[in-house]
Amino acid sequence: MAEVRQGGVARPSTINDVAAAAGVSRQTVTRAMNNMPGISVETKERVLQAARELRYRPSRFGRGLVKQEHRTLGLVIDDLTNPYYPELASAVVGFAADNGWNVVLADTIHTSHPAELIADLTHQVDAVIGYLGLASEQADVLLAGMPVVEIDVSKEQTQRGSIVLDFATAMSEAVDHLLERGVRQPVMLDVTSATRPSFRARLFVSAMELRGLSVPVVRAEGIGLGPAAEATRKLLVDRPETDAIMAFNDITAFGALQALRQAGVAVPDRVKVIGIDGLSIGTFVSPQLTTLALDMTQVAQAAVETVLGMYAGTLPLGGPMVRRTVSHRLVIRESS
Amino acid sequence: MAEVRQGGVARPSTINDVAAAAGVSRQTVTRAMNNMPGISVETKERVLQAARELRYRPSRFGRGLVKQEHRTLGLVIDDLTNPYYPELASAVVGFAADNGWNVVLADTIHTSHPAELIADLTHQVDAVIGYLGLASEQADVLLAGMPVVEIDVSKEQTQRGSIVLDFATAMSEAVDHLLERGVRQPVMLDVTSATRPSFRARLFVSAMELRGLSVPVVRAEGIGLGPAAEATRKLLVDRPETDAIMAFNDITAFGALQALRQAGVAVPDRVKVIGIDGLSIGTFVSPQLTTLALDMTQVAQAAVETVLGMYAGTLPLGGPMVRRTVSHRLVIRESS
DNA sequence: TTGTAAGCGTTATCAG
DNA sequence: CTGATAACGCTTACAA
Repeated sequence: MAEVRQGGVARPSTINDVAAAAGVSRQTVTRAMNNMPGISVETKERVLQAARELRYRPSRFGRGLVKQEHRTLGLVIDDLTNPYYPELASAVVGFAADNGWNVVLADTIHTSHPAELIADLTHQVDAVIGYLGLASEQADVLLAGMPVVEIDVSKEQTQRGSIVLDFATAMSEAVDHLLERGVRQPVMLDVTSATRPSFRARLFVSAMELRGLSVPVVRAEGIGLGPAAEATRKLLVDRPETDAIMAFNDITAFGALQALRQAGVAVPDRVKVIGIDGLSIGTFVSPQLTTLALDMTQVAQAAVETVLGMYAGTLPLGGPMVRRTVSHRLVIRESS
Repeated sequence: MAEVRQGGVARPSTINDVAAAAGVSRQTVTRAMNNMPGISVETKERVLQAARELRYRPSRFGRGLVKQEHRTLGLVIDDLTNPYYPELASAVVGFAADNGWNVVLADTIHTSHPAELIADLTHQVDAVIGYLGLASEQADVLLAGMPVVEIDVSKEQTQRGSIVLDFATAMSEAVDHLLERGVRQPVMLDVTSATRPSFRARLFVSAMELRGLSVPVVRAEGIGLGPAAEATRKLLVDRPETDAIMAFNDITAFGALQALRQAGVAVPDRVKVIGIDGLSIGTFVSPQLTTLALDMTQVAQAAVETVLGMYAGTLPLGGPMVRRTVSHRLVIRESS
């Protein structure tokens, strides 16, 4: 008998079923299951035997109700398949574990209704960290009252905690770096599907303009490596004089690198390439990628600290106290 | 007032606190919190106001006890930072979500006591999938009675479910492929720290021997890209006649590719390189990596299906019924 | 060594 | 529209 049947419907067996089957009290079952003292060897064996036969597993809800210790954190990301997120997730899981928290991972790529996913998640966890993105606004109600830290918010965020990503300084350094190396014809390789250049593109363009250089913005037809490579090939034809490419992110930069290599264009000698994100796989490619790196450890630590403080009540649920900024920094490797 | 204080110690507020504060019954609080009908607008507002002030959040344990629907899956991996695991995790999260399960992610890299981590996890989840590794044996007791599917088990596994990874066929294809392309002096670039070659190394060597070629096995001093590159540099000195490298995995292969490029050795013209795993970032490098690819989707699907079957009781907790095999396949790209 | 009673926080049912 | 009561599965405290 694998489980208790009642009216033809299977139902997971409970402590009562085991107690009845073994002919003991519930308390004795608890003692047997949890290796507690004050139970005879024979009774224990009999109980465990019954538990096995009934496929009994203590309900974590019953247990959690009486022992208040287990806390779990929800982590919302776009897509684990994008190398950017695992680096964040890894760090978050690490810091959470340090504090005795578990992490449940939800990605929005696998659902057509991100808001629903978030709604569901709020019922399973005690606090949330993540890239809420577009679902953010719809989720306001759901998230109300729960400790939430949102990462990479462009707009001002007062309803909840936030980690603001700032690459202005690093971008400025990158521009200086390129100029020092003699770059005269830089191009921004953007990726956004919107009609208007992305924030980081505008940042690069204006930093260059400040130094007297005007920067054309070319745009990959879609996200990912393939479109970036394609756009780069086109760029080599349209603007053969290009001597530097600032990419939307590291993935885009990998695409550029690939296209340049296939075209036989030397990097960094003839064209310099810089990415944004600081993915560790930037050291896997040749030449290794120069990049505006984000320290994921720092992001994760700030996010976890903040959200746990909010949970503990030492920090408010919103406002300036729960806003932290993490800055990118220029990591010069081989491609520039 | 942020939460209820009693004897100087903060305690999260409960439905009773809110009911008392709002001067209503618990049931009315439930109705307000869950947008249920049968409550006047004024009462509802008063209750929600009290809830906000008390920072009240319904306990998921209390709720889980009464609504039986929420199931969560534990996923145990080594290290999210290793690109192999996110691809698996992503697929697992996807299939789990399809079935209405949440996934809590635990990595063993962040703890010195993997067995403890697994023990803890068993109390939080309803079923487990993962690379249990060395902790596997110690965890036998803890995992007893719980649906568990272990991935990549070399030894026969009868106590629980398992996904066996088989690369014999693909390895054979890879060997044929190399020979067709004229390879005469292949080398196995192994990585294991043990004194004895890894299983995959022995597989490659014996497949080559079957075709009449003897294969030296060189070993990187440690795991990761750096040691692999270092070993490859040494290899180029010690055995300059080498015309193919079969790497322990894709990461190792990236290291080889990097060293070869720095040494000015043409790939695939002078040396061919093949990895194992089929990481999608294999398409990021130039030349793109030929590899013995594992279909993570297939692995994840088999694992999730099996473990959910075990949970539902339609599959046994161990034995041949819950053993599945997934085969690698040769993906020829540019490096061979 | 074992059992009884109470309570954890929530929701469903039914009565008012 | 609101409230009392019972129940979910488990553990702790105490009694036998």
